[in-house]
Amino acid sequence: MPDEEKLTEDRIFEAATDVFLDKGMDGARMQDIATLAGINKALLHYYFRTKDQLFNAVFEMIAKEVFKKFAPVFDANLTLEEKIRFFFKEHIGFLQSNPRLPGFILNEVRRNPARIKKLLRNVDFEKLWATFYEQHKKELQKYNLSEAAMPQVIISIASISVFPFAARGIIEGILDKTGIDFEDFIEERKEFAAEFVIKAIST
Amino acid sequence: MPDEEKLTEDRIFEAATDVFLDKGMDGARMQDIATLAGINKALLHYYFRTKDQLFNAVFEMIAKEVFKKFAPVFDANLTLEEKIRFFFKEHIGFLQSNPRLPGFILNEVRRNPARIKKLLRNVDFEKLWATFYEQHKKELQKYNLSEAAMPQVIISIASISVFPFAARGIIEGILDKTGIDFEDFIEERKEFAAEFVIKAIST
DNA sequence: TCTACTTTTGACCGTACGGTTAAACTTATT
DNA sequence: AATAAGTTTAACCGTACGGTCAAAAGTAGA
Repeated sequence: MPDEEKLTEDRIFEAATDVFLDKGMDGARMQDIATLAGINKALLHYYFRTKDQLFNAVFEMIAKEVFKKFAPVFDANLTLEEKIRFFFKEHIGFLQSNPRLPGFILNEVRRNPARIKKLLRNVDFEKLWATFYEQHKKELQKYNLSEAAMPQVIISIASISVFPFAARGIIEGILDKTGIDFEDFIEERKEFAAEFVIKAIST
Repeated sequence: MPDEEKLTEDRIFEAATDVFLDKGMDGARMQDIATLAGINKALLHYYFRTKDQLFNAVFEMIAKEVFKKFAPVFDANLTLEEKIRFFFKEHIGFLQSNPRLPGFILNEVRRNPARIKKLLRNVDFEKLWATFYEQHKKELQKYNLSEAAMPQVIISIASISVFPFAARGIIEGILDKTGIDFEDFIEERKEFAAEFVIKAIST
């Protein structure tokens, strides 16, 4: 019966995603995943033989979803400034809906750096940066930004977007003491970050 | 014999720091710490009754060390630009020597957000930002930066400095594919980050 | 209804881990 | 040398956890 089979497996997958996002691979318990999926631990092992196997499936799905969100940076129909504004609005918005992703990914990559290599294998970053550079050559040259500076620029952009979520506990703690709500801070950041970066690169 | 007592406890503390930095609280094994310290597991429990107790001691020490490194931002004798350049050189330099700190801290705060509250309790951030704002009032006003924008600015600065280390696995993977060495990238970043931020705030 | 197959379960296994205990060893004091 | 105190060890305990197994329950075709 392919129908219920699909259902059970999906329920497991969703439960696993939830638990892994919260506790990480080390902290997650197979029993917790089974309970959350409303099934038995043995059945969990029936669908995904080992914890590693289950974790890998979940991690791969999540990582792909995350990296996909960087794609707009390499879309063509916007000026550099428009693109930066669009990116921060979209990307920070995505992280607002999935605030646990950065911490999860960062920690699991740290736990097993080999894992990320597999995911990056098929991506040609050199070409990606070249594409980005070509798209905005005129603007970038006007601002004295060489192709060699692209990694620093792109990683700075990623930092500004992702870090507040990765360091949420700390930042929330600090903002609290200044009477600022984290959600408000993040909402405000969409625009702040865009203007910050635009000014930074357009000297 | 207070001399050897001190020695053993110190050896334990160093071993624990090392193992916790690598594996985190969840992944660390008391046996590994004992072995690395060249002692017996029972002796480990003799000095630090529980794993939690040992971890807390290590975490507190590390967290203090990290936050201390943000102090120069609130020192007075430099112009805003000088301060930014000095900060990135010092802070990224510090992380070069302690590359495992960001990932460790971020993950442990995520695992137990309550922990950070205790550390932040005694810090008056509102005053800190006010101080910073007062020190550079003229420059900041000239650039149309209000006191309310300070959190966004400071957190952006922290992001740019810390994130590459927190996401080292991913970034290393990406840079590798472009033929860039992580160490070189970081060295270059000290200056890039400073100029980037200076341009960003001085419209 | 019988049979063959997949799905689900409860009970169980081995082990890794945090922690304890009681005894041995070391050191300092008298 | 005797005693008391702190230090170190080997052996052990309880349990939580990942994983297995054999049998039960459900399903579908002949």
